[in-house]
Amino acid sequence: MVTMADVARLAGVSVTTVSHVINGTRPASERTTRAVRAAIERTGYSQNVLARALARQRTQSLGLAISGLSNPYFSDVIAAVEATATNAGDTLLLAETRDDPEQELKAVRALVERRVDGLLLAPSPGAAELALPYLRTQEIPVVLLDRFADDALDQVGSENERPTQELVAHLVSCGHTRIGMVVGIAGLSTTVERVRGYRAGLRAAGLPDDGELIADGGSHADRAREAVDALLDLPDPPTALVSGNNHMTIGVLRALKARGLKVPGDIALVAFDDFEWADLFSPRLTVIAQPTAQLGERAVELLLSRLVDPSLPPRTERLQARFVHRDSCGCPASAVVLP
Amino acid sequence: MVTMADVARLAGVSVTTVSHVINGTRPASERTTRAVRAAIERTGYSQNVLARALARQRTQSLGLAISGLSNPYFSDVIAAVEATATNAGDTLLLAETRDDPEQELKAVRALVERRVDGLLLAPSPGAAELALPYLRTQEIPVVLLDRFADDALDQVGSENERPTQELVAHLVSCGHTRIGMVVGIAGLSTTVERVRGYRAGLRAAGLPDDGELIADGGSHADRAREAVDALLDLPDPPTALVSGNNHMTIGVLRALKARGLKVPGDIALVAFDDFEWADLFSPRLTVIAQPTAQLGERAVELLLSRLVDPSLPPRTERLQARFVHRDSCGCPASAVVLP
DNA sequence: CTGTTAGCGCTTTCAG
DNA sequence: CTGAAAGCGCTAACAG
Repeated sequence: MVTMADVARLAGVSVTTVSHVINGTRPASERTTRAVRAAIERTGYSQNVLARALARQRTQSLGLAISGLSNPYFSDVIAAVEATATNAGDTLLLAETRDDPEQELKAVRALVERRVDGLLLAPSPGAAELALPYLRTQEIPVVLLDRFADDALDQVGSENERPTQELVAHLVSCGHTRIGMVVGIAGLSTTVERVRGYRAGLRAAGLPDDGELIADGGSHADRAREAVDALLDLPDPPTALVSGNNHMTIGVLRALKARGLKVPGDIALVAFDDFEWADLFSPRLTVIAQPTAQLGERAVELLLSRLVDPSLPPRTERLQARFVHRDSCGCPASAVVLP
Repeated sequence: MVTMADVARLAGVSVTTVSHVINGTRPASERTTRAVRAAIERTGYSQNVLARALARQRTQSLGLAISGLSNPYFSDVIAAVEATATNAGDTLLLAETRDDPEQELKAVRALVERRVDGLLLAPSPGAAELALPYLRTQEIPVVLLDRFADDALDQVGSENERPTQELVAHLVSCGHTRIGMVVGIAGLSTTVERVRGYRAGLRAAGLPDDGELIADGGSHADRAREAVDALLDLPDPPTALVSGNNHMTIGVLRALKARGLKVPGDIALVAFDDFEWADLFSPRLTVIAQPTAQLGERAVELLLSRLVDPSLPPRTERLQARFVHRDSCGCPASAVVLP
């Protein structure tokens, strides 16, 4: 590998000068500048950002610890985070948490060890036990993403309770009284809030809210499938289902398909999370669409602002989710489209 | 930030010893080991891998430059790459190319500057002009992924020509004689090979192979949509369509929907790339499914083996793709399922 | 406008 | 079984 010293030698200047012309940190004569650039060109010199970071005490990089390279919802968030970070001149380092506390700790640790200037984290259910305590021992700016887990930190997520309640209200307005819900990983704030919205929806409609029709889908397609099976095996099964997120929606559909149940003909379905292609295939899903891009963007903004001023008070932000009315709820075509 | 020196002081040993017990690079007495561990615990010490990498001349990290945090096909590949790398004790650094030569150069450069030990690249159409020449000036092991672009490098991708021909043959066997194709980014090896397969399919069926029914979808949903519009506006439009990849399939469907055309009733459709949910919604797409996980895994394996032995001759590997027969081709239920 | 020099935090001979 | 010391490649006073 060619180093700055090589370039300096070839350009007939000091490494200091080379460093300064590369970084534009101090004026240099036209002549030297040209000589340095030429030397860089000729040698194919490529700056070692590790050495640079070591000397500078900052890496110009941000870390994102999240579950779900496989989750289209998070893919959108990640893309937005990446774009916003790049735009601010920072590199994004990605680490997979698999929504598992141990793995999450590893991911977060890897990022800290790489000395990212700041960290974005979509906390797993067990974050309060491992990752978060660890982060408290490291003086590094952190913002929580998607899920809320610590009021002492900056957090961004979308509205969960009200939209879920809206979903239920919609099913009720279509005449349903037995409404089941497949819920995500226990302990996640998103799960908790969506369940709360579901129950509020039932109560608002004067329906029993005894949790009988709640099944744990663990935020996972396969588990959601089993959850639906359990629900449908009930003596008095639900006639409508609310799916807690996109992964589980797939599982729910698999379960229904296996039983030969048509949506919405035999059973109604509404879900949290939209799909890019939701309009194109049938059943066309009625969903709550989260502001994914906005979420990623906002999270980075919060982080960057804290990097500038670490003394800022912790901020918690909620972003609006959107009700998208399609066919899977089984409403007559003329059904109300909620705001 | 607490450093090794802090830990050493607190443990009453030298930094050398601390380094060795952390890395297990040389035996230490039970007593010292314990003291060091305790000191680490108490200080919340977190190793600075940048400094470590600088001293060691290797980062224990692999870089992946690819387009498409938004592409589910690549998401799978990325997940597999990540898993395989992690498994081998390496961290994965991700960079987005957007399939744009300039951006790709930046991505690759960023990775090299971070001194990744090896690099995986899904080359953009213009890679031969920018990224690849740049990489040749840097002595770093590279393996190409998904697309082929340089025989002098290791490359892994899936079979494209034969499967596409198979897709066409299938449509022919369903009785179609006007078969159009929406093709991906010009210049990509995958595009070239799939077009070749399409043409071979036509010729094998004794159909005209004048390229009249080929439309450029640029590997992008919106452009694919326009491409389909152009095709359908032809005096003698196709009765069946082949979509060159998953993004474009979405665009194709949008175009058909806008015209009120049903698949497969009004027009048949087959595509390259499977979708996780393809079985659950209608139309159920007949597709070629690529071995995504295998592809990512194999690419990392090639890279790791080259890291161990840089003198290995360049290898090019093709992975088998799978024909998945569903409904969108419009065959009678009893249709042949190709092997 | 440019160069000397002392680190940044870690690894690794070499010596004990 | 342990430590001193010389770098790894870069930045940033400080001095000129």
